[in-house]
Parts: sequence; C-alpha cells; structure tokens
Amino acid sequence: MKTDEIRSNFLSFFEKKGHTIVKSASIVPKSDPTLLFVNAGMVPFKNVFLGLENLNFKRATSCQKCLRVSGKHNDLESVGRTTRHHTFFEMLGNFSFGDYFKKEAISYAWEFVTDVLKLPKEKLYVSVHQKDDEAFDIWENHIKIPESKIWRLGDEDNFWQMGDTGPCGYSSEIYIDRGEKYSFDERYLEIWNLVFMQFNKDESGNISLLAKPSIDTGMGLERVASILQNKDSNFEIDIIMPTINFVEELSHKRYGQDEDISIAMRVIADHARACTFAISEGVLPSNEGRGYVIRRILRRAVRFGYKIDIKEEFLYKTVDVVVDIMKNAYPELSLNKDFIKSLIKSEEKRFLDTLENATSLFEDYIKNVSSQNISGEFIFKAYDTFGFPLDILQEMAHERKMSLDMDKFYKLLEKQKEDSKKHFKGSKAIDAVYLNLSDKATSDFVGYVKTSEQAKVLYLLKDGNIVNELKEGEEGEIILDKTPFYPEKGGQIGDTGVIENPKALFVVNDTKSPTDNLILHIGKLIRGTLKVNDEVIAFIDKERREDIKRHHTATHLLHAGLRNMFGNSVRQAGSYVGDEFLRFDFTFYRALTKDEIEALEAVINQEIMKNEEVFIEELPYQEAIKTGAMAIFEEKYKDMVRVISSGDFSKELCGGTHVSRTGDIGYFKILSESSTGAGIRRIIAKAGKPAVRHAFEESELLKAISQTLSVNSQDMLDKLQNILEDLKEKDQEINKLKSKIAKLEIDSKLQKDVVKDINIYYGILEEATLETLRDIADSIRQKPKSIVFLASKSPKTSILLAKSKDLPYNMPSLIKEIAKPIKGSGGGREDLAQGGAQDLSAFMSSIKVLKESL
RNA sequence: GGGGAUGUAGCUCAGUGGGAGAGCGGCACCUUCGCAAGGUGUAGGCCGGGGGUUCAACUCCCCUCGUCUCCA
Repeated sequence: MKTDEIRSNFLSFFEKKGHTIVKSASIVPKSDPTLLFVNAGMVPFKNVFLGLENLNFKRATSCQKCLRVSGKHNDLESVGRTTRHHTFFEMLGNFSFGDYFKKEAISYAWEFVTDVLKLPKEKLYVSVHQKDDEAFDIWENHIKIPESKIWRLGDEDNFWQMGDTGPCGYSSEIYIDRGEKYSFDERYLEIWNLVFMQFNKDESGNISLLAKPSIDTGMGLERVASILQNKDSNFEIDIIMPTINFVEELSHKRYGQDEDISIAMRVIADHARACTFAISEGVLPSNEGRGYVIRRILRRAVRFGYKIDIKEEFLYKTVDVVVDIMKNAYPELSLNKDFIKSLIKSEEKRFLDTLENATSLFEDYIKNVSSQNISGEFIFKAYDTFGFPLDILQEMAHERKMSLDMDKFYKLLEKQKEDSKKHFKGSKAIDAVYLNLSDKATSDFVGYVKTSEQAKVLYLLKDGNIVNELKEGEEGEIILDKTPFYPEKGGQIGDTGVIENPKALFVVNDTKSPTDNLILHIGKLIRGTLKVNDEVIAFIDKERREDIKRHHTATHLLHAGLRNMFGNSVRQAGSYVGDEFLRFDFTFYRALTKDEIEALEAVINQEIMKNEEVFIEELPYQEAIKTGAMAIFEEKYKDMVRVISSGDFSKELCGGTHVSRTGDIGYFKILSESSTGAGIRRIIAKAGKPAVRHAFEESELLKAISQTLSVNSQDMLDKLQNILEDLKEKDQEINKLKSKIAKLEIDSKLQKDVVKDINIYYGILEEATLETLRDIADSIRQKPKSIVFLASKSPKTSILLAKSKDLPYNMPSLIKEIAKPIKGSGGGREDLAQGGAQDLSAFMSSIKVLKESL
C-alpha cells in the first residue's frame, strides 16, 4: 500500500466513524509558545484536552506534520544512524474529546489495523499498563486476543502525561511481530499508541479522575508504511527512498554498500524533508529560536554530503524530489518550491564559507602549538565562536595524529548550557483569562461591510480581571457580541473609534484579538458608567479605516509587483499595515537598484490607475490554493479563507480590509528600501492621503532648497556636487595654507640655543595641529645634533618634542619632565613625543628644564 | 533570552595608547600592431554609531546597531 493511500484510508476510516478530518496544523505551534515545534499529533488539540478551548465536534482525526529535534526519544545526532528516527515525520491520530473512551478506541484501532491495513492477526501483540485491568479486559474478552499476547508493562512504557501536571493516563500499544530474523527490539515493532486520558495530576502530585476522559492516539505514518511495504527501514518507503536514490546519483555511491554511506544518505534524505517543510512554513534559517534549529539540521545534511564526497551546494536540489513526492498531500509545497530552493542554496553557501574559515583557524592553531594535544579551550572556542563542526574538527585532528581534550570541552559546554538555562524566561502564553473567556463568548466581526453596529456588552475587563462595570476615567477592555472594529491581525493595525450609549462614552485606542473568536476593544471610559449587558453602539473611525484599507490593498499590489519583477523567490517575511504608512519585509538576496524601485512604483501606480475591481470571495483553503492565490507564511488559515483579487494582477489569501477598486488607493510612493538582516529586504511606502501629503512636502522642500541655492531644481544636484567638491578642495587648501603659515611663522619665532654642542630649537605657534608641528619638527631635526620643542595654542594646546637620530635621549621621559612647569604631560616614541599642556605662559621655564636635563 | 567573535580603502584583511597600512582592484602614463602581462605614478578612509577615561583613542571602558557563531 502506498503511503498516500495509508494516509487517506486512515482519515476516511475515522471520518466514517463520526470523526471530523482536521487539516494538519502548521509545525509551528500556535497555542504553545514554550514548544519550538509540533512534535506529536495531539499538540494542536492541547488546549481542547486541557478544557481551555471548545471545538464544535467531539471526535477528530488528523495526519499531523511533526518535527522532533530534541527530547528524551530523539537527539538530532542519532537521526540517520538508526532506521527509525526522523526529524520530520507524519503522525496519524484519532481523538476523542470527552466522547468515546477505551472500548471504542481499542475497537477502532483493531478494526483499522486488521480490516483496512489487513495486517495478519496472528502477528499482532498488544501491551497495557499493569494496573489497567479495564483495557486488558477489552483486549481479551471483546477483541478476543489470547492472554499470552497481551503484555502488562509498567509506567515507563504505558503511562502517559502531558506535563508535570494536567491530564495523564494509561496507554495501550499495538505491536507487530516481524519474525525471528530480527533482534528483540526490532522484532516486535510498536505501530500504534493509544492514550487513555483519564486522570488529572495537580501541583502536589495528587491524582484524581477526569470527569470526561479523552482519547489521544498516534501512529507513525512512516513506520506503518515500512511494514506494509515490507521494508526493513522507514527510509526505504515510497515517500523517502526516491530522495535517497537521488543522493546516490549526486554522490555516485550506492545505498547499502557501506554503513557510513548509508547513514549519510539517510541523514540527507531526512533533513531534506525537514528543511523543505520548515521553510515552506516560514521557518527560515537564522541564528536564534526555531530558525536556528533549521539551520542546524540543514548544516548537518551538508556535513554528511561532504562525507560522501559531495563538496558543493547540493541540498537545494533534493527539494525537487521531496516536493514531487509530497505535493499531493501538501499542495502548498509546490507554490513555495523556488523560494525554498534559493534559500537552501544560499544557506549552503554560507555554511561552506564558515567551514573554510574554521579550517584556517585550525591551521593557525596547530602552527602555534607544540604539544600533540588539542586543548579543550580551543575546541570550545572553535565550536562556540566560529561554529566549527565537532566531527570535522576531530577528523582533521586524527589526520594529523593529534589527540583532543574532549572532557574539558564537554565541561565548558555544560557550563554554557547551565548559564543559558539560568537566564531563560519562557515566553508568555496566551493569558488564561482570555482562553477562559474564549470558551464562553464569541465576538462576531461585522466590519467588512459595516462601520458601526448596535451591540451588547458581554464582558468588561480592567487590569486583566473580569469586572461588572467600568467607571468614568477608568481604562479597560470591552468584549461585544458583534463589532465593526477590526482587531490587529495579519499585519493590519487595530481600529480605533468610540463605543457609546446615552449613559457612557468609551474611546477605543486599539483593538486586539487574543484568541480566534475574541475581539478586545482597548481604551478608556471618558464619560458615564458602562455595565455588562448594556446596549451600545460601536463606531469605528471611518477616515482612519479608509487610510488603512488603502495601505492594505497597496501592500498586496506591492507584493505582486515584486514577484512579477523577481520571480517566486520573493516571499513576504513580515508586514505592517497602518493608517500612515506600510512596511513590507520580503526575502531577497540583494538590495534593489534605483531603477528597480522606480519601475516597481510605476507598475503599482499603473495598477491603481487601471482602477480594477478588488474582488473578495470565500473559499475552502485547498480550493483557494488551487486557484493560485498566494498564501503567506506565519499566517494560520482556517478551513474557509478569504481570497482578495485585484484585477488579474494580485490574488492573495487575506483576512484584512480592502478598498473596493484599486483606484481608491489614489497614489503609491516608496519611501525607502533597506535591509533587516541576511536575505530580508524592507520597503516602507505610503498610499493615499499620506502619500500625497508626502509628495507635497517633498516638493516644498525641493523648492526651498532650490531657492536657497538659487538654481532651478534640475541643476540642483550638479550645483550641490560642485559645492561639496569645492568645499573639499578648500579644506585641503586651508590645511596647506595653515601649515605654510605655521612654517613661515616658525621662521620668525623659532629660537635657537646651543647647549653641550646640541642645537636646541624652540617656539610657540598660534595655530598648528599636531600634524603640522610634526611636519615642522621633522624638517628641523634632519640636521644632526638637534632637539626641537614646539608648542601651539590652537586648535588645542599641544606640545611636541623631537630629536635628530644621532642623539641618545629618550623623548617620552624628557617631555614629561619639561612639561611640568606648563602643567602638561605627554609621551610617544623614542625620537618623538607629543602631548598637551594647560598654561604656555611658563614656556621658558620648560626650556630651562630642557637645557638642564641634557 | 544568555554568551563569544567581528565591523579599518571598492574587495580580502594587517595594525596591543603617541605619525592610518598591505595585497588585489580603480585611474593616468610607459612598454606593445593589439590583447594578456609588466613597469612607473596616483586617487580613494567620520577605523560601524554614540558616550566615557586620557595630555593623546583605530587601539582601553560603557552603551548601541549590523554580521557570524554557540547555548536555550
């Protein structure tokens, strides 16, 4: 059975059993910021199990994309070394939220495994928790499994808990016997884990029964496929093997020929999948957070490529293969393919650079060290600061027959880990009060068509607490049953306006949406008293909303314009849509030229002048994607999505508010193009009224400048350049003149005394920089047996002492002595010292000291 | 979120408190039928930004921004 069939058979089997098919959530967990990636099928339903969120169905089934890079079962370094570990994998699951329990869960699982997958009953074994007589009884008496094939195991295998507190319970697993040719661990392979959430554990460790027990199951898609396709390893199934075959071509080596080669190929095949999916969901390689994890995975793949003699960028080529295999189940991959490839390629290049730097660092180190042992400090520094991959460092050391102090290295690494943990503060989860409210209340958004609405106050909040009323002067938050206020979302800022009735006036400064179904009006009650259940009318600031709409539709045009110019490797990487301006971040590898910006602006203004209708329709997500509409990273879409089309120029999924014809935007102006980091560019632009105002202000400024320069605006630039050039020339001229004057001055002011056959020259100049003094002194001290002591009053009170090369004195110590009377100090090189002083009136005393010191 | 490294000429980088440098590249001239190459000369620098210490800061200290990297 092909993997695609297993996936669809599973989902339709449970659909027939009354389950709702839920689309795989993004691997970036939305409701749980403490988790880097979704690492199990139940994660998207976590808040449902915890009772914080309600769905309108009680049975669900999904095939969830998962990414697992660390944790008790999986260390990144073990992926590829085994036949079962993955970073990226898919998890099939069926879920009951307080609906059916053990009996149905076990029956369904058995039916699916034996009837749909047609696995031979005689080869199946099951396990239950040793205290779970209920499950044992169901397996033995209901399913009719012989007692001998039911294993009773302890907490380690068959007890599950979500966290240190919260839901937990026994689990039961189904195993398959693959025959005697395998070792015990490999022979009995776990294929399905059924979790019975029946207890709740509180903070002090007490366990109580849950009122509504739930079911969470998980079956690894790749593992099941390996059994049905009769393969020894997950890597040989139909959705992974083609990638390995491709790596065989690239490396001119055969899979299975040698264990090291096989490991490398498994690593590359796995990581190609992980990188492709992660990047397609907007997790871009970077040096922190999720992006850092992806970077590490990507680099690990490149390292293993290196090991099998692929010494250039190659990983990006595997994206084609991965996308081809997976595109039926995940059509969005095809849309992002070019982008994923270009990003992986540039990241590979970057890593090869790092490797090169690391190699020269290593060469330098061994040149300067005599022992045959590489210190732990060096290893740590190379690893920590320069990103030198450990295995490569070890190989290089072994080639030179050097040993490495790894103990010390691990000690240093451990210390760094502890330090990091000490400072870690988990990011904030959604406030519990909102999750709680989200269960009880829903605010309908009517703002796509209306700008005001009669509504009822459902809840009032003050300082994060639910209150019954707000009094005059108090700041707080209002939740209404329906509202025209658009909450900050998808880059678009929240609406402002007023909520009022005859007894109260509330000014809304911002609107936010803490959960999918709640809209918070944030502001201040400036008059009267507002109570829960009061009837009110909500008015948004219409003018401001119009400004926002113009910027939002303009953002879509900008996005489409960029993609028309530069192709699909341009992706949105962040966006702000406000009433005064818009900010659009996108992936691109270089700065835009002036001409490109001009052309871009022209294209967008042309679209505005065409005055195309902006067409909005609601479609199921999959259908929308098929029409070619752009879906943006970072956004989580529901099953029904809004598609915004501006003529045939732009088509994008978006929940925001838009003008009805492109002509409404009026005018579009790019203010700046800059970088925000590697591979990301930022455009700031204005549309509509602010753009017109900006253009006016600029032309006024130009007028003022041209008047000041008294040239017309065409010649202004030439004039300015001339002025700057002139200024520079004049500066140089002035400097020359100053030193010339100083030299002339010195002729009249320079005094000369002779002591012990040494010529002592000295004098004070009005105006000379240290550089000028040095110049003068240099020319004087050409003569043998001479010492020069000069001072200048401006721009700073400086002194300088120099000697001809044939004299033995030490200028730095001498200048310190002779500067004492003039309250100065200084230092410098043996033959020339410089310094500063406060009071040149005692200059002659210094000369006296100088003469006496010789 | 916590560390480390790094930022100097168009590029690659030296420069451990006291005269901003090298190589490559640019420009001009010479050599050549022409090109490559060579020779001679020359321009090009807020030493990332801000503050501080000092007689004096590219250099030391603090803050900040960008880039690289490790840990979480």
